[in-house]
Amino acid sequence: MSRLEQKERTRRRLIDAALSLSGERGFSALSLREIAKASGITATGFYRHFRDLDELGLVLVDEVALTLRQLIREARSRFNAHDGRTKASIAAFMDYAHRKPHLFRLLLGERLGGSTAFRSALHAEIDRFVAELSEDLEAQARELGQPTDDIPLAAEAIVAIVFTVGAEVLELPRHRHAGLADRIVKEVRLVLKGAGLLDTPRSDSPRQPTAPG
Amino acid sequence: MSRLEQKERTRRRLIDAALSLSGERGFSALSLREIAKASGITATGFYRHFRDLDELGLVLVDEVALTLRQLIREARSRFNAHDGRTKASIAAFMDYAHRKPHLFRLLLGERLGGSTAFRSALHAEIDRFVAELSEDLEAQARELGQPTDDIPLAAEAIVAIVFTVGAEVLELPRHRHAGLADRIVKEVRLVLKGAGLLDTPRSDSPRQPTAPG
DNA sequence: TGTACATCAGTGAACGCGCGTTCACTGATGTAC
DNA sequence: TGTACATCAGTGAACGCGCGTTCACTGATGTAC
Repeated sequence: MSRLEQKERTRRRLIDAALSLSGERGFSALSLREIAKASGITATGFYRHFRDLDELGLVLVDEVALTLRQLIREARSRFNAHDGRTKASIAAFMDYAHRKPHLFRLLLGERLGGSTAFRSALHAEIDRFVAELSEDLEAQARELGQPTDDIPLAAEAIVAIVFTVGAEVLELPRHRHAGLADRIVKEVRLVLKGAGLLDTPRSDSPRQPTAPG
Repeated sequence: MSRLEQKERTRRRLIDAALSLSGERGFSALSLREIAKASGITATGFYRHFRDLDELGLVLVDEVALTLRQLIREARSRFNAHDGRTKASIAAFMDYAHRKPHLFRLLLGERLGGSTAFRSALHAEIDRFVAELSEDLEAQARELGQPTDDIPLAAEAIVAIVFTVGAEVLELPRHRHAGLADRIVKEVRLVLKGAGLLDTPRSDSPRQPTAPG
């Protein structure tokens, strides 16, 4: 293995160790030595990869941002599937939360708990998420002749619900994930219905109030 | 001042210092010495009041719980006022968040970030909050002949919205609080409307879709 | 009211520990010829 | 291909510091007579 490959491996181990450890007490409670040890190198070796813990923190935020964007893209690509768009999007979210639990724990946990820099970086990502959801809902609404007035509010409310209630997926055993997803879907539909974005003559897919879509 | 009064004063200072300091980096990142110093006593004096930091933490959770219950009671007592019930309840929430910012920062920040014990204690309080909101909505719905099927879901969604979006009050300058409250009220009404709990023939107070109530 | 003793909130020194950071180093990988 | 030198990821000792916790203590408040 080349020296560059080896270095990249170690860097990856540092990032993963920080993510994993931050799940229990939050990133701000971690120590450099602790992360280095968990990665199998000495504390001094850490400095070959990052200037300090803050720099590692920024990399973690970038990873969260990247994952969120992948999530949005995937949710969008499922819009035209035969399944309902809401159900498909929530399923995409749950998949990601389940596949990358450490990243989601960081996102959800440090949203208010971490340092100011951390917090504002995560907030910016969530705002971006809300904006993209707004765009999608608006495009869909125009197409279907639905009212668009409440869409920004609806998007904000939906993201609040999905992130807050969805956070429970991290603490629940696997066999209860489906039930949780179902609850989130129903709650999101309450918002969509309240904003007049559901149950219009033309619909993107066959759907009853709660069951199939 | 009696010895008991003096001791109580110091205890109070320790609690308030912990609350205040936990706002920046979260409670789990605080040190005993730091809290003692901010309270004007030596580190060893801390032990006259609490066995360790965890015991202080439990007291903080109790304070959060107490404040939440006061908040619920106040929101309930405003239900019959001439103002709309939603607007009144959100106003109560914003008042409390503004009056006890440190407690709300703790509640919102440690919901996912803190230790397991901390987290589950806060979760229990929020669940209680959801349950009481459900009861209130159900009583109201029965009285007005509204459907009650979606009430548990609506209550969970509403609390998610109020706590998530409401958390912004802690970062916003005072003159923007009213605008934020307005946004939350509108978002909550989307949920209520979606659940059929708004705009029925008989209403508890005069109200149009968004403006006055 | 005055005196003698008890209580106990808060003190300050001391401990061993993990922390972040520095430094000179080692030895495997990479490169030039 | 073989040799001689350069690079640099990771090491290990050392530093000063703040940590949680212990201990014997002090001196103001409280109590008994």
